[in-house]
Amino acid sequence: MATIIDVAKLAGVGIGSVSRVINGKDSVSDKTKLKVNKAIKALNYKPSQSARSLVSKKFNTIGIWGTELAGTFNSQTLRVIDHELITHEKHCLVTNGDISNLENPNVAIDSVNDLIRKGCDGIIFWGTDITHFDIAYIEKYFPNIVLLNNRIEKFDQKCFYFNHYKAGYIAGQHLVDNGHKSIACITGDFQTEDGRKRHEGFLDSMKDNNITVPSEFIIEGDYSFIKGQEGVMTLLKRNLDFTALFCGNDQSAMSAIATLTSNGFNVPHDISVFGYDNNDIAAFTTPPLSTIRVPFDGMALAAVRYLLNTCYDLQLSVEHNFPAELIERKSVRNLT
Amino acid sequence: MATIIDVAKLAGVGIGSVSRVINGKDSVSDKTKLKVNKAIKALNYKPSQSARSLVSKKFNTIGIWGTELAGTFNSQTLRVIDHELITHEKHCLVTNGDISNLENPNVAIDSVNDLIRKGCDGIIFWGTDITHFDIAYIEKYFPNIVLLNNRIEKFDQKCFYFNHYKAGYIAGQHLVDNGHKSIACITGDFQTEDGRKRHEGFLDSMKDNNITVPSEFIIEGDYSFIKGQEGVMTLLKRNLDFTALFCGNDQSAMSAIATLTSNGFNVPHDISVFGYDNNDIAAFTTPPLSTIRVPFDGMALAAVRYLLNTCYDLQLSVEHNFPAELIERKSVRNLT
DNA sequence: AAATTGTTTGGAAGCGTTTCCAATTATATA
DNA sequence: TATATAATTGGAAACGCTTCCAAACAATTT
Repeated sequence: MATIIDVAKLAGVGIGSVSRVINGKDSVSDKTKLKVNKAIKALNYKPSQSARSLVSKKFNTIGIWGTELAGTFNSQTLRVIDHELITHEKHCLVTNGDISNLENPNVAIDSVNDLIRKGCDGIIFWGTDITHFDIAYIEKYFPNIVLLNNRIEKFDQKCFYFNHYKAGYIAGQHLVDNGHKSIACITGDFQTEDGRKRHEGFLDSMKDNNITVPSEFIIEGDYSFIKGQEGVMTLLKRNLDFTALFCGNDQSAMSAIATLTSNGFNVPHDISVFGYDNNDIAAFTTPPLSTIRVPFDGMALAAVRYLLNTCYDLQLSVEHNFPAELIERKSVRNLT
Repeated sequence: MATIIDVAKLAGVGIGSVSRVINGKDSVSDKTKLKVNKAIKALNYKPSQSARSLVSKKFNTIGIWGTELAGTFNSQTLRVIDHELITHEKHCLVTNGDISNLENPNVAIDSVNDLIRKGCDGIIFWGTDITHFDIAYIEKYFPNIVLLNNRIEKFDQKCFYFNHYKAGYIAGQHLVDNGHKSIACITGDFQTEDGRKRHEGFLDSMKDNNITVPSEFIIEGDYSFIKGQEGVMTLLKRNLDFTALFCGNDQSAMSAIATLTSNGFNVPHDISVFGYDNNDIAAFTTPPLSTIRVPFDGMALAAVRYLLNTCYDLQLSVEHNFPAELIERKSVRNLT
């Protein structure tokens, strides 16, 4: 591997000059620029990132911390992030914040510290699996962070999130608009804020329409396929009379449809189902799922860009507003 | 940030000793070990990776190169890889080998070189989107590689793949065993080897059962939801008489079911559908999908471990054999 | 007690950069 | 032409580690 010294020798200049043309910052005469570039090409020279980082304290790397890596439907987000980073010649260091290790209550912070130590200029916290407390702690000594799909008021500028309350409200209203009055729920994960918010919004839309949702109509879910299935089974066993089912996400909606169907109910004729997320599967369930579109890609892009701006003094445009959108397909029957 | 010198001073020892206790290689007396560890804790000292890498030429990082990052259903694989790396205190540098840039025919190699330059000790090539030619070229100057879900005979040891031919054969045989004689296909992506292999295996199973599959029964797909839908529409328009549909993966099978259903066909009563992959969605389609289980997790784990062994002289056990498994659910009707 | 062997230790050298400063060269001005 | 000013240049110092070697110390043998 050629070093900067080899290049300097071959070009017949000092190492300072080589460094200058590489980084294109200080002034260099065209003559030396030419000589150096020629030598660089001849030797196929590439600067060592380690040496660079050692002195400049810049790593050209952004870390991604998130348990959502574990989810089945999130790789598109990762792709968006990675693509934007590559565009700006940065790299992408990933860690799945596996916080399930109960022996060590500091796993989250430890794994973030690992990321920092390894060398990244900023970190994207993806998802709500890290506590506000931990974030605040980390932010103190490592302020270049951004929260994706999470919100902490204190750091509002650094948060890129979606108004789940409003979206939940829209979902509920849509069901009411279609004449549904008896609605069951398989909620999102109440452990997560967005799971709670969308449910709250939904409930408030019911209230505003003078519809009560008895607690036995509500099953607490966790976004998984299996919970959608179990939830429907529980609902069915309870022998409740409902015409629509609002699910916390598309996965549980999908398995809810499958379970309803295999138990002899036609969706949407007997029971309507409404999802949440509008991920890839939603258009291809049987029947195609009506849902709320969450602009994950746009949020991810905005988050990286914000971080890029703060880490590398760039001026990329950053969106901060991500409106909810109703996607109507075939899983909701109009009763009116 | 505390450096090794600070630690040495506080502990009242030389920097050599500090380095020795950190790395635990050479002999150090228990007394100094104690003093040093105390100082490390007191200063919350963590060695700089850049400085370390600069001298040791080790990065404690594994790169992942793959367009499959783009897929919707692969984050579980990434999670498996990351988890194993963390277990061994390594990091995970990800790049989505976006090879669609036609202006630069070397994008693949360039992005791999970026990864190497950034500093990783080994690279996992995930998927078949890199050419054998490029791999061979890279392997010459960077031999610490592993191929996941891809096979190049020359580097068989470094490849962790699945026998798609055999699996395709099993799929076909299963359909025949259930009395199907007229079978249509929405294949996988013929651009990829595994797409071709599974189709070949399927075709051979037909041949061995003296069943001919006319070419108009075969739609070339690309693993996407949308192709599953389009494929079914094309098949339907052709007014063909088939009792079963073999799909190149679960996604296209899922959308095929949806499209069939919305066109008035009952699955499996009128038409049986068989998938491939057994990913998360398969159990929750309507009806639940019979499919081939591909042990992605096991393959990923084996691949990282092999790489870990070669990069860091470890002795982790590495599986090399990944058998196909038939998963029967409800999407295939028995005609006999 | 002296000599031999083995263990532990401190710190200089080196890894490949960037950054700085003093020195040199080019350009503009009087 | 001489002088002042600006642009360019070379290379030493520093970044924070690992590795090596010679020195110091401890344990064992004669």
